[in-house]
Amino acid sequence: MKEEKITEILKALAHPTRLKILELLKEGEKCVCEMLLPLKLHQANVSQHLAILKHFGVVEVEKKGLYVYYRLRNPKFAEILKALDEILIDLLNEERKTLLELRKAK
Amino acid sequence: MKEEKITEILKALAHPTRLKILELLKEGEKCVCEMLLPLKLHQANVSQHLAILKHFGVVEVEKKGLYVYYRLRNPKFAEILKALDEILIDLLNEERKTLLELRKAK
DNA sequence: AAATTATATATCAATATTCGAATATAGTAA
DNA sequence: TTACTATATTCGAATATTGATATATAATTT
Repeated sequence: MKEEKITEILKALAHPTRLKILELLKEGEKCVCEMLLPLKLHQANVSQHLAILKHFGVVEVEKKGLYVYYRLRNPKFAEILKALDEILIDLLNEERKTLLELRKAK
Repeated sequence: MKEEKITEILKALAHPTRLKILELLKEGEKCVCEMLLPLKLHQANVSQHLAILKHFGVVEVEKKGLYVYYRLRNPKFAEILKALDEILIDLLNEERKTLLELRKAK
């Protein structure tokens, strides 16, 4: 069923570390060692998250010598991240607006 | 942190039942009783899922007499669902292509 | 071949999510 | 008020996800 597949993809995205990884990959492909500093996490943990993203088709992998490069498998993932950012901004704006109206109505 | 908020939204989306609910709401607002038949689930369970979607800002609610109407809070959620559908289609096409190439290379 | 470097995997305890069952609430009708 | 209908909430057991630790693999350099 379509919903089950999409659920798997969404679960793959739904983790702070994995979102940060995808933000990094939006700029272009990166090897694991390049992600360690910005993520400030143990290498094993980063590899665990990358394995999940790979397993559910979010990223693809290319080995070059000792390094393993990851990149987004579909540019539409970047669009989804952008839409989510915008939704967050909209939510904050609505909250701000509601607060102002409450104050005016006092 | 931004990633934590987006993770919460993604977790709210990441469930087959909740995706089906959002597909229904893409057509327009619906009361709970209108969703029961297409979802084929117990009312209590549907309400649980709706509570999660509401809590994380995915849907909004309007009570009209005895009925409670739900609708998408932001049309960008519909865009995200559409992008996910397209990603699924792309994945299936790539798989098909890889299979064909494997067969040709035998 | 041994040492080094980059990356991956297995295990496990802590934590989170799930659904069903039972119960509660709230509006409407009799 | 009582009965009825639509919806929400609470609880608990089953299951899934998490991060840390330890270990494994694989390419490169010495």
